[in-house]
Amino acid sequence: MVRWQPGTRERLQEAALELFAHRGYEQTTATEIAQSVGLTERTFFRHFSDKREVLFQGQERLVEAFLDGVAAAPDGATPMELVSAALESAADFFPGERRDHARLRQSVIDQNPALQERERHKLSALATTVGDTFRARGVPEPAATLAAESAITVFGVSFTQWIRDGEDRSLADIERTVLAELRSLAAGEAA
Amino acid sequence: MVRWQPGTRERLQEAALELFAHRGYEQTTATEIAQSVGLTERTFFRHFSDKREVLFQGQERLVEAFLDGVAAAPDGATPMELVSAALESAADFFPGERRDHARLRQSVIDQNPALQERERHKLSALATTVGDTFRARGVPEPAATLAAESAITVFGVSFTQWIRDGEDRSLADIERTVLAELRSLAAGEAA
DNA sequence: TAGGTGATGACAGCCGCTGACATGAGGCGT
DNA sequence: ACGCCTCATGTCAGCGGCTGTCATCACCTA
Repeated sequence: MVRWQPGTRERLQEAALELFAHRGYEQTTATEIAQSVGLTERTFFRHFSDKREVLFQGQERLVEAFLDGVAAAPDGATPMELVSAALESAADFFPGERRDHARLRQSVIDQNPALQERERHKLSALATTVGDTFRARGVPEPAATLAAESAITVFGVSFTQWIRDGEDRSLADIERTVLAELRSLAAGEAA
Repeated sequence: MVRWQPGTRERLQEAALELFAHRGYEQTTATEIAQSVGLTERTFFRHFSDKREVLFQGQERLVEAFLDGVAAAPDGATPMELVSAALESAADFFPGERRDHARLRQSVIDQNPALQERERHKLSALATTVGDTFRARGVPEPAATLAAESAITVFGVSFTQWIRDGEDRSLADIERTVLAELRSLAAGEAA
């Protein structure tokens, strides 16, 4: 008999998503999530800094995908080329198999303002990090911040479209379309 | 003798800002804020849906400024012209006299992640609302959302610059500069 | 003068979250 | 084989955010 099972964090995350989806975020207590996998509330809060984090922890790899994309871009790339490279790399993070899981997760987030706040915060932190790498590559302000925020905006819009009912294009395809739209918008073209 | 003083909400907001700035957000309890103006915690939470809101309530007029700007734009304006009109109108909301107050308030927000989350959420809601009016004026998706998010991004970057130490340009001036930068970025110009 | 209105107070209680300390299985050195 | 150390977990007490419920009582209105 082992004293504790491995993968505690992941089991808690799975259980939490299921309970949130089934019963609602606010109607589910941290104690219930913990007990559903045989643990106590105290252990839950040792793994996650707060109740919302159980849905968000583990996105470091997405951040890395963005940064890797930027790092892979050739020297002398324009800011927009860096944005494009980051988006392409980020898209790899969401293959078709993840679409259903992403839909479920997003439906939970969309139903609770507190979770939406956290999501925005994470995206915002991502934009800040991407902006840092742009600056590290010599992009001056305010271009670096604008480019990074634009990258995240395009990502967000594209992701929302990617999980829409009936959508079957890849995230990368959608991103290219949305980015092109942003370009023509900024160029002042009429709607 | 009046039973209650008028302006309860405003007194609570002033007291809260002062306490937060002086002692820190987390170190200040809702009870303390309420008591500092002669009220109880219960009354505090009748005026504000949660502790953070005491710093954010009353921004409806900023939202209106954005929307009024859009409404004032001529028929047939391009999305970028709508963005420009919204930004110009929003800038009126922050005359030079408000700069110091904005600085104090922002310094409090910048020191607490929970407050940053709320701020992002408000900006995000603003982007959504602006996007709605763009759509109502016939801008299709995803251009409407992209334009609205870009407007908020430019506003955010400009506002941050506006309250920087030593900055003395008007918010409207800064916004024009930042918006121009975004245009040339999207046009693919090198940094 | 009676009754209605509406902001506030009082109180109990849930839940998120934390610090402090105890427990016990597995690994490791001797 | 023995004892020690590590470290994820459990237990417990407690604070603060937030809510529902009911009472209070100045002011207004008929």
